[in-house]
Amino acid sequence: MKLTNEHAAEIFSQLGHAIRLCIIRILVETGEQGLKVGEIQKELNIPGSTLSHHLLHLKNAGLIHQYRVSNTLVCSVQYAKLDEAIHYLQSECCVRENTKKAG
Amino acid sequence: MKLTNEHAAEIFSQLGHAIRLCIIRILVETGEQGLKVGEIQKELNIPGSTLSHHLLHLKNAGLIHQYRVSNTLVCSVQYAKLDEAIHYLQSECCVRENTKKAG
DNA sequence: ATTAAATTTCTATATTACTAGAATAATGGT
DNA sequence: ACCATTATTCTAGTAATATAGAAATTTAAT
Repeated sequence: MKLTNEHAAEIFSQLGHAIRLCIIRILVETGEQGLKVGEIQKELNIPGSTLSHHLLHLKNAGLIHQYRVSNTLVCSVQYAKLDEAIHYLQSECCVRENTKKAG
Repeated sequence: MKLTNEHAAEIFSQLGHAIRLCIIRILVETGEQGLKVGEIQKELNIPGSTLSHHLLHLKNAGLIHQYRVSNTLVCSVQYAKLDEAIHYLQSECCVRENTKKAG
């Protein structure tokens, strides 16, 4: 459950790209029902192959989930992984901030 | 105060590297008084030029601050920027998570 | 079987990032 | 002035990532 340094770096590096961050935001707005790849593409207006590449990255990092509905592929955000990223920053990187507030 | 998409991506991309994430963690452990570049180098055991390069990245992203004490350069983490990153993830990327909990 | 739609994979190119040795700059002591 | 220490900048080689057109794959409909 707790992220290793390497794993956290991998997640942040995937979030560290404007297009991928956009994808995450769009999927968060959409919610749990998810969004088809084609609809993400319409919003972003980028070539399919480029989008596909970024989606693969996000999937490999565990940040999104994909399932097929006949012809189309539906993507949804994996909140658990985002939470892990948030908790990593809060616990590993902001210890001093907490003690500062406490003391 | 609120991060743009591009700015957030830039911060995450800087956090998205194992060495830089280590530097941040070391500086967080150290606290506000900061740590000399040479001491960071001892902990990481990497060439100075490599470290210097990563520190420059972190500084440009606003994640660390540096000040000179005679011969040495002291680095400290910029908690405000880390907070911005956390808040970005919480507010921009976990809206649905919040409403899920609420409803 | 043919066609259409959705998406990926292949392929190539371009761009950016990482690494680290060598040279340089800045500071302080003798 | 000279030397030692600290850290950066220069330089270059290597590796990783991004982009996107073209071809291929998957699924369904006729």
